[in-house]
Amino acid sequence: MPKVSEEHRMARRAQIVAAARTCVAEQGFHKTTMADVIAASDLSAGAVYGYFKSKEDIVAAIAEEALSSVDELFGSVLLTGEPVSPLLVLERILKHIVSMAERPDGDITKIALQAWAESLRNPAVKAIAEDKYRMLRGRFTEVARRAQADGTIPADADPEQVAQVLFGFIPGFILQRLLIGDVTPQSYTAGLRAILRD
Amino acid sequence: MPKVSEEHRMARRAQIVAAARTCVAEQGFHKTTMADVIAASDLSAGAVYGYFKSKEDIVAAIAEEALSSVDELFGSVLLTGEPVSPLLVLERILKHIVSMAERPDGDITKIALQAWAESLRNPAVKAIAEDKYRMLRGRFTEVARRAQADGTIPADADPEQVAQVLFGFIPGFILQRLLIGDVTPQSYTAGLRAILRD
Amino acid sequence: MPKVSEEHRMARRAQIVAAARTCVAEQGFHKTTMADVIAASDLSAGAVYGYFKSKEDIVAAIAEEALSSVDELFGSVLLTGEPVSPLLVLERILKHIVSMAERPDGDITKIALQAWAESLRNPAVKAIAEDKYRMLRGRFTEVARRAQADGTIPADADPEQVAQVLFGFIPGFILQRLLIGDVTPQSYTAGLRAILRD
Amino acid sequence: MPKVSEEHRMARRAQIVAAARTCVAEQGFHKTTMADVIAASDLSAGAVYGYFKSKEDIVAAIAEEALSSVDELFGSVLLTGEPVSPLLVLERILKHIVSMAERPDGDITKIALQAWAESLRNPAVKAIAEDKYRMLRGRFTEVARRAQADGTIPADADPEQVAQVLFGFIPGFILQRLLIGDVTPQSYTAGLRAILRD
DNA sequence: AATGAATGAGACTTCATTCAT
DNA sequence: TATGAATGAAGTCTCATTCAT
Repeated sequence: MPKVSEEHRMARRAQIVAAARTCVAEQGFHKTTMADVIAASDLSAGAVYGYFKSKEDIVAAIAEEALSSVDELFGSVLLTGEPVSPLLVLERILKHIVSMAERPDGDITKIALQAWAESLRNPAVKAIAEDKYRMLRGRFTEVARRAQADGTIPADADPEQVAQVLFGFIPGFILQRLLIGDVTPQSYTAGLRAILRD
Repeated sequence: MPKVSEEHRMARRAQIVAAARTCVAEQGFHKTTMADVIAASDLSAGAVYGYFKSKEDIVAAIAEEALSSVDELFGSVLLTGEPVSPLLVLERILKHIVSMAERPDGDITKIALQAWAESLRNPAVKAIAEDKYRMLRGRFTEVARRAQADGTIPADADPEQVAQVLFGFIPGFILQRLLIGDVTPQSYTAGLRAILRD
Repeated sequence: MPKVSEEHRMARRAQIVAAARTCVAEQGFHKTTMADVIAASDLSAGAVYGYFKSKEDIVAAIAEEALSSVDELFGSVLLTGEPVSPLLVLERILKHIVSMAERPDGDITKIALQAWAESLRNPAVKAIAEDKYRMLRGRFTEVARRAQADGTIPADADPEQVAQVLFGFIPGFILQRLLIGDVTPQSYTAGLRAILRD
Repeated sequence: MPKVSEEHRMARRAQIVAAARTCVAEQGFHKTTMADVIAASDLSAGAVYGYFKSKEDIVAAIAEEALSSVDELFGSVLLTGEPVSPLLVLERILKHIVSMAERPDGDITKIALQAWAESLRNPAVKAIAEDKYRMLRGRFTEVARRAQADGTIPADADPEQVAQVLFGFIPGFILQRLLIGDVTPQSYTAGLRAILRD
């Protein structure tokens, strides 16, 4: 097979990442073997290694994908410069997270949990996680500022510190959903409504 | 073959768990080898296998220890039946978490992250995590009820749902502390103060 | 499909052998991969396999080239039928060897070492080595005969046996030059002068 | 199996080296697989890796053994301080080499050839080879000095240079014996007698 | 004729666990 | 009881070669 198009290469790469994502969501990074990924991707060992030079690289690619995905949450939420209620932002995000988690090709929140653990000993994953989460938290800083503009949040609060807390709701939700299993965007939003200023 | 005392057995067991905890905090469950644990515990392979029948069992023991440890957080907080401010409870807990994380023999919050990931594919760890976290969240239900008693939280709120959110702050804090590294009990408490009803 | 000229084919073949020679001089036969050769030859995998049916064949071609090259040493030495001093022959040969070894496209003495080792388990290379070295040693038989003619060497000696020894100086020189690194044609010739009859 | 004696460990190690030597003499360093060595040593993979941390290490051990073995040649030759004839020394050495080569557990001269080639790209083997051969050549320097003492060799010759040449006979002999196959200590000694001063 | 992506057997190595002493 | 050498299945990755385009 002579030179293939760049799209072809991208498609193959995506095929491998998708296969790996499914495996990792089921078995975790470490119990997922390259043989699993190779079988799931319908490629040969050599082909897979033509796209990723090591398992480590595939892990990093999946982690990046999973950690980045949360960013798409904000796609439409912050478009205009108008004030947005933190409560509303969180509600939308939690719903989006659940819809992503229920996609058929691997629960992305499970991948995120794996990535958190992996980042403790894998500098590449750590760098990705830190980077992505700083960005994401930056969005919440913006939310905090707008909430201060309309008086929902006291004007003298530090928006960075507020963002820490707002951002912190997300792992709290994801974790309980996976480990305990009884939280829903509805229940969580109701709880939030009860404790947050409005 | 002199039968050793029960205390002796317990001490040996603790020695193994401590050794394993240190290893796991540094390298994660999967990169920690039995050889690592054996070396760190100053015992022989045979001896370690006399106390735990498999690596899986050691993992479960460490996970149990780490996930339980959060419970000691509440030690003195809920002793009396008086109302307690959620804000105050959280502040004390965050401080306690940091002090636990800084103990010399392995950051217990890192173990917790490992345990979260592990619980996705290890039913034993999953059962421990679910159990411990349900219990812990139960404490927050109590906090919610007392906060309703003194009017901090609306009387018509579901204390279970409020507990979900209050409990959810903890993983949010732990995760940011490990991945981004800039949150402190002080900054988080300040953020909380800005958004929570008081 | 325009048939390419024979010269074109020969040029391509030479290009491949040259690329492979460079690789092999640096990394040895076994650490040199086909990918290395393909990259160094600026051809495609398919093209290379159009000229050589296997790596084994390329190895044989390089070995042949390297083992034959010593023969050019004698180019001018034995032209006339006159007596030649063994000492002088050896001196010229050693100088020639060094000049070949210092050519930019791969030290041919390193290839020779590789070929010696390879011939122990590769019958094709063995056949080449045996053949070439028998021929080369034949030249020394002629040298021995002429040295007998002028009395440098006793008349009753067996010129074949003398040739064994004369020929044997060459690997001794090459090996010390590569492994120890302190022999030169000058030092070696001086040593020879001290021990050989004259 | 609890702690074993040091002799036991040495014996196991020797068992592995012997197995590897046999394999390498037959197939060369690179075609010899760890599976071959493991099978030939009658141990398990894990056991072999308990004694050598990599194939590279086994290669180095075999190379060291083979390159050192030549040193035993000199065992009795230089005991007294008396003059010794270079011719006689060489004759004894060649005989010894042949007897070593004919030992049943792997022709050590074949290993030496492998080691020569390997030393070109393996710094560990290179270091061993250089070291051993410098030492060995040092013995020939001593031979040269004694030969000068009794007048066999001109007094004004540099014994180091003479040693280069004397030492150089050995690879010449080994190589012809393996590649061409018709040299014997007798034939070589006869050739030497014809060309060396006496 | 030329390309180079794909193949897949097989290489090296690790490591949880056992069991003879 | 305790030891730690030994086991061997299983993991990651390489690379000579092919063949659809």
